[in-house]
Amino acid sequence: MGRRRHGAGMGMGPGGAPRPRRIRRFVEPAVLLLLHRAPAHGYALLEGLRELGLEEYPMDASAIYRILYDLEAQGMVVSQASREGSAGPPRRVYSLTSQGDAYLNAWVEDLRLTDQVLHNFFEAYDAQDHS
Amino acid sequence: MGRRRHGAGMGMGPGGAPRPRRIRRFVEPAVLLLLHRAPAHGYALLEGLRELGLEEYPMDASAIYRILYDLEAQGMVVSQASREGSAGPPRRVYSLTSQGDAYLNAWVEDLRLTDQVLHNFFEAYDAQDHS
DNA sequence: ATCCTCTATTTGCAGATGACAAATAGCATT
DNA sequence: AATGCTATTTGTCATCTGCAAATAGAGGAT
Repeated sequence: MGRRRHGAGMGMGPGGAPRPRRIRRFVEPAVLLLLHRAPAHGYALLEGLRELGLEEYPMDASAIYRILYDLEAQGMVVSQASREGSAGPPRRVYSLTSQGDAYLNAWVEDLRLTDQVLHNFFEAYDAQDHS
Repeated sequence: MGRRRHGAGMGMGPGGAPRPRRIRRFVEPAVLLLLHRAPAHGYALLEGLRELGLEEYPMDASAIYRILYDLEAQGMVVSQASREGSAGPPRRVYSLTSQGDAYLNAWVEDLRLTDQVLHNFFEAYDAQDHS
């Protein structure tokens, strides 16, 4: 039987160089954390994420709005339309529910495990010779 | 215009509890690291990953074999069939190429950045009150 | 008034990824 | 020949991601 596969595989950088990458769904906990501080609308969160140290992270407005939408569907946040001092379409201001707060905590626990796994990896890597 | 979305969103745990998760494509660098140590076949890598501290990581044999296949297509590894002392179908033993070695290094650099982002996040989280 | 620009949000889509299930394959026992 | 173990391969589906573009409202310029 031949050896075939189903997708193209690994992401490619501009020059065709393979480009390794990142934590999954990381914007979600980041958004939760920002909302834990204070209610905010999507665009503000987009900026807040940069300040959180995610400048290097690939950031897409649509990702944030979709995450917000999903979080609301899950009851993690609630939103209300707002007409305050905005230029542009009506904003929607989101705030964290207590469920969302618990979810943030769960995320943090999970991320600490992830961090541990990462460090195991670094340790193993550093123990190797790279002459 | 209505507010709709394209997928269902966030992964769910068994009990329906939202389940946050992990680093993307992390098995790839782990496999590269193992191959940096010594050539191996898929099944052996599967076990090697556990020892690397990925027990908690969701691990699926198919993921590994597909990653191996992709890596080979990219020239990161080369393989040869082997008939040695195996019970079961013919094994394929993979070894790292110099390109693959460079790729591993790129992965590590990227993961260190990821680690940094993670720590920024923890810091911000811990600075918050969770009374 | 019309056009442009800036702020914001929403939508569409294609390719990538991950989780799970099951098929396949060969050897050794029973 | 049936069962069990080691190993590899394939299929499928539900998401997830990145990118592009459509939509929307307010203010300012021509």
